[in-house]
Amino acid sequence: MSKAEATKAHIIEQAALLFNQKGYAGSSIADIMAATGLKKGGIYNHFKSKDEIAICAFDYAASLVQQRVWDTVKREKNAISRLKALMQVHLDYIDNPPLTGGCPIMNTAIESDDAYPKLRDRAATAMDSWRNLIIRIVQKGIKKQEIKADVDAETVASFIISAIEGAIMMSKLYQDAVHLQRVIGSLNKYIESLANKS
Amino acid sequence: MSKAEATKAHIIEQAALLFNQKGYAGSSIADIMAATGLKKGGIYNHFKSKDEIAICAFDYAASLVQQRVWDTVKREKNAISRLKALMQVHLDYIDNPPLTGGCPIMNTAIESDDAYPKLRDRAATAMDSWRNLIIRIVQKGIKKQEIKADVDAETVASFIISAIEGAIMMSKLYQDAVHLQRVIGSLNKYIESLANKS
DNA sequence: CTCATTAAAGACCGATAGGTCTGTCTATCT
DNA sequence: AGATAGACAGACCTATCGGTCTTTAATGAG
Repeated sequence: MSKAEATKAHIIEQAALLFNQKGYAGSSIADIMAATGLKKGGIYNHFKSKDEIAICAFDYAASLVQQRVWDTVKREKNAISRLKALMQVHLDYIDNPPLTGGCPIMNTAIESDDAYPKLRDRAATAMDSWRNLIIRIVQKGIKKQEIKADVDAETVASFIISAIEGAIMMSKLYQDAVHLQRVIGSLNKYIESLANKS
Repeated sequence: MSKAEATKAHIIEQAALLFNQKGYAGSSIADIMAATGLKKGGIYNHFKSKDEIAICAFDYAASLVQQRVWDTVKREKNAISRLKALMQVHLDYIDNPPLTGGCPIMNTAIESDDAYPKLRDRAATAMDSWRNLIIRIVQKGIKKQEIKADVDAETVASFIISAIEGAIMMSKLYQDAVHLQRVIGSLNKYIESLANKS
């Protein structure tokens, strides 16, 4: 990696952290300068606008989260185990988050949905890949008769993601992991209820 | 209501809408001027800072939501019916939201949690009153033997709120009500599973 | 209707926003 | 090692930020 590539990566990492904590509108170029130790010229040498930084930073943040989810899930082979592993990943976020400031997909979705269409599209794409991961796990589980045949994969995906994201929001709001723990507990029971008992 | 009171209320209503769609950091005093038709002097005659406007606007937005929830829930007497009525209220949000831009409690929680402690405290208080509503419904339901004795009211509250808030986020992100509908459907089954079958 | 009160306008302020550009120094390639 | 492409600093730009203050217009009590 050349010096330039390293610098650009450094800017993206710091900007991702900043945006994830203070939001896109709430973070200024001056903030990014302070976080990276670079001056304006150094930053604008790699990006042509704040928007471009935001998009790169979001893509990086989303990839961090996805990578960790993927790595954990693929270790399990059974559909139920995979879904439960997905729960465990999110419990681990409390002590060892891939990025401080909560889930970047949710944070970006909330901030962008009415005001920044480009960012919203990125967030929707990231959300799609998460949804598709769950949908594929469930569909495969149905085929292999690990999961009941009448289970709707799309519904499972919407439900699990909604509950986890909402729980992260609550635990961050109260600065208390108990909400996330309760929700993960409830979701584990829900996941068990999907299993084929034959 | 005097002219001054009416003007202040008007500012709060418009600011609440603005903040709920573009966020606190994303909305400027100039935006509020445009939305209200007032000039700077007219606005700062009623508030001493943007922060004060934000807090008043949030309290107003939260009261709008709470009022509607309360009005619907109190019509039902049985605990299970009350929880299901709570689901119905949120389905109605799609066609007839009390405030455009999603749930103000979640929006404010996400934006404020790492950066604006005053707003975060307000959001936490509003969340408390929502949580307590559900907790009281469940506890009363247990006493009246409508709900199983081993159900944990706190867990039910965290789970229902998380799922609904997450679902609102997803439906806004995709601009598709189906995610909220699926989650409400799943939550209705969950609520039924809490019922005492005796 | 009068007059004190106060609501609102709008000019004004320093600070900061995002962004540009030129100069210089440094990393990289031959 | 030397030449050159480009990484970075930092001065500079205009627009806008949140906020103040003086002036003017409207309000509402007596």
